[in-house]
Amino acid sequence: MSEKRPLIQPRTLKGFRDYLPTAAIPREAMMETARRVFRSYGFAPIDTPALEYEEILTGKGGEESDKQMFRFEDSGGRRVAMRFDLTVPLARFVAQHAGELGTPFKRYHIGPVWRGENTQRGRYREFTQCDFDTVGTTSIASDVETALVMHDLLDALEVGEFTIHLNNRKVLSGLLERLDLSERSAEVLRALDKLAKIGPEKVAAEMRETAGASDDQCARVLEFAGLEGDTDAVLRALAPLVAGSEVGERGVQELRELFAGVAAAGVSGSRVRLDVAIARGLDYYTGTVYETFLAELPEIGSVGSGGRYDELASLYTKQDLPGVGASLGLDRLFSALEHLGKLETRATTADVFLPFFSQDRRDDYLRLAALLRREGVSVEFYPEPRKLGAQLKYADKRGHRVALVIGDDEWEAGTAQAKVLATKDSHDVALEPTADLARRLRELSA
RNA sequence: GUGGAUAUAGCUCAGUUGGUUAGAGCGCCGGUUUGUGGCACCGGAGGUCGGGGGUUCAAAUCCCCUUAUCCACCCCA
Repeated sequence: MSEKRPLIQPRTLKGFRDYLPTAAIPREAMMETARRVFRSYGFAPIDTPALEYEEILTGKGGEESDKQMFRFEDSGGRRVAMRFDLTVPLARFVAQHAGELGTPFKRYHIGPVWRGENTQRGRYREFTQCDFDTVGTTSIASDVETALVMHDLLDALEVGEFTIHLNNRKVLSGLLERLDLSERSAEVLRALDKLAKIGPEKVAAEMRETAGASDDQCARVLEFAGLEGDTDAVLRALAPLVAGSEVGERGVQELRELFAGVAAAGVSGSRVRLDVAIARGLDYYTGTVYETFLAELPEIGSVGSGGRYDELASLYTKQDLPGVGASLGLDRLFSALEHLGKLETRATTADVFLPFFSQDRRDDYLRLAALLRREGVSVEFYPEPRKLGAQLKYADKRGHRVALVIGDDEWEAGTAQAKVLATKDSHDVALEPTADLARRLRELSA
């Protein structure tokens, strides 16, 4: 025991974090909210392994994601990789289980993903995504629902004002087709994605450099990207720019239907915006694309995004499995809310605190706590008979709502003092019947 | 991955041109009649100055390496 050995320095890997109760409690609450919203649309939960065969994951999201993927050989000599997102594993999943699932298939999946990139606020190497997707239909109704879910989610999470930016890859394709830039679409879109951040001149410069675009082509792309204002007006302005391109015209039509559907479902026009400049980095999107920004902290980046990918599962199956979905970046959103002071931090999960006061009554306390839990009240019983003041201080620090103070006198009388910690108000309550006591405690905890 | 900044008690920070046992505030623990918390007073614990190496009689202070965090680029949730 007294032998001295060198201590190992406790530390965590770059981009990986511990969650203390004050962070883990609100984080779990966010996940519960997300589950509730997903389920309200009929999405069902699934889970998949963190580790996949390397060939399943690589080459799906473009060069950049391959570079950032954690890859290695397992002890059985298999080339493996940790999932980079939840969408590619979904594609594998539906290709593998299509027969048992049936379509359309709606699933949600909450879990960690790993990306070996450099860290910053809201950018980690291990972070949790809340994904929801609809597979097996090309109906625009599912594109609409995807926007609605994202909307309901952020609304339920009480993040303040936000805007869901919508666009359609087909419109971009149509434009590039008209401009003879289809061959370099990836480069053009990557440059275009930065418009809001670096401005038109630099975007043009990058397009000239990486995509070999001419001045005229740059001007046309920027004119297109500069379209702003009322959704209907932008859609009208868009039409002539893609006229003659079959994909482009279809893209504009899809956008029309998308906005009509979202409006029909009652979403405020201020929360959705047609933003023709968003292109999304991931290579697999083929239709609608989504990006969500917080009004109070846009610089942290998109807190939720996604899109339609009609070809993704085709890498694993000959079956036609188009899909559309999006992902809420839980940790980035969490980081934003923390930064904005919008997180409620409590270090306890129990509403009611039961001080251990009368030393000889331990079993009575234990029995009462058990009865209350059976009535659905969360109760923490302090394990040591310390001074009442110290116990109340503990309860106050942790954030319990109500302290149920019972000393010798109360045990004799069959009553207790229910003390609301926040206001210091005491209420006399009867210990029996337990159901009534539980109801009273619930009222006081609210 | 590239460039820059930072790294001292649980937290926020001080530590003068390298020099005796490294400080403060807050927090934490205990006490001020073992029946009532956020105030006050008293006392206490807690740091090999991110880690490793080097220069020096002497380093938290200078040099090198390393790890992490933040910022920009890149990319994205």
